[in-house]
Amino acid sequence: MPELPEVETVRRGLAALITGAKITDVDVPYPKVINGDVPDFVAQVKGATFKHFDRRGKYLLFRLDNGKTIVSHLRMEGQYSVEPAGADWHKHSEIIFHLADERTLMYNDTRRFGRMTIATTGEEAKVVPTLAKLGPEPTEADLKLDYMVEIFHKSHRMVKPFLLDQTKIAGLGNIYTDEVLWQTKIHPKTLTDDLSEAQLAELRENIIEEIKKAIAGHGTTVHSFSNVFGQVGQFQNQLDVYGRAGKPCLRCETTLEKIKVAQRGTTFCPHCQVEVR
DNA sequence: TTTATTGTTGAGTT
DNA sequence: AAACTCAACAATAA
Repeated sequence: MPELPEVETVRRGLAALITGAKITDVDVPYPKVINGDVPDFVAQVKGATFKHFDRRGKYLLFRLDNGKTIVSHLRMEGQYSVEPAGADWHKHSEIIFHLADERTLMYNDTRRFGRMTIATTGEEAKVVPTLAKLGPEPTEADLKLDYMVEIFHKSHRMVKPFLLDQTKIAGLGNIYTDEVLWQTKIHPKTLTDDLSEAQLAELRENIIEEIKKAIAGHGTTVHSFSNVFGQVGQFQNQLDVYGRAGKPCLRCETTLEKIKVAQRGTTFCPHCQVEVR
């Protein structure tokens, strides 16, 4: 599942491979992948060149040289690949960008959840309102401790769904949320206003570090993630809790449990992560 | 055959 | 207003 580190890995791959490439034509075998009018999307994109690649939270932003931006969200299993001339479409190719140098940029999504929207650069939030509501990026520079304390203490929700809320902090998903809660020894059902400033400071550090390390490891491949080169990530080898239910906690040997918290599968250590109330 | 899974949005309820 | 639950989306695997 692409979370922020996986999306960032894709962004870097696309930037390395197709910056400066011109789009000569577009095929859309699965029209639902486009939000809005498909012929309009094709018309706005055809003839343009990929200038650079940005990311905000889990959204990719393809900057074109004609003042337009393609906003792309991979959702569950969306993947990009850059193929040499003459390559066949994949079984689940939703959209194919033909490039002037005969290569193709394919977007493949076995679950067909991912969506793409064309926007005017700088006005993306007009067509993708969520972009304007995203919380800060989980970085040292953007995620201030004062902000953390403020939003956690004025809210009265369970910490797990709170961390998944993209309007609070952008980019965390189920995997990294379970990891940082385990690292910080916080039970996923703990209420946000029950966390001390010291716990929030530690949680913040762990979030920033975890995301940084996952990006350095080119993301986590659990089900199907791969970068534009078709390579899997490395970070799944560094996961401490996600996917390890029934196995011993790496700190205390207690068997890790999997429970539902706000309808989301959640793995945690019942000994290290003590429920408070 | 049913259920769980995953990110996000939206509807509806407390 | 805030927070909760549930459904929907689509495909796959157990």
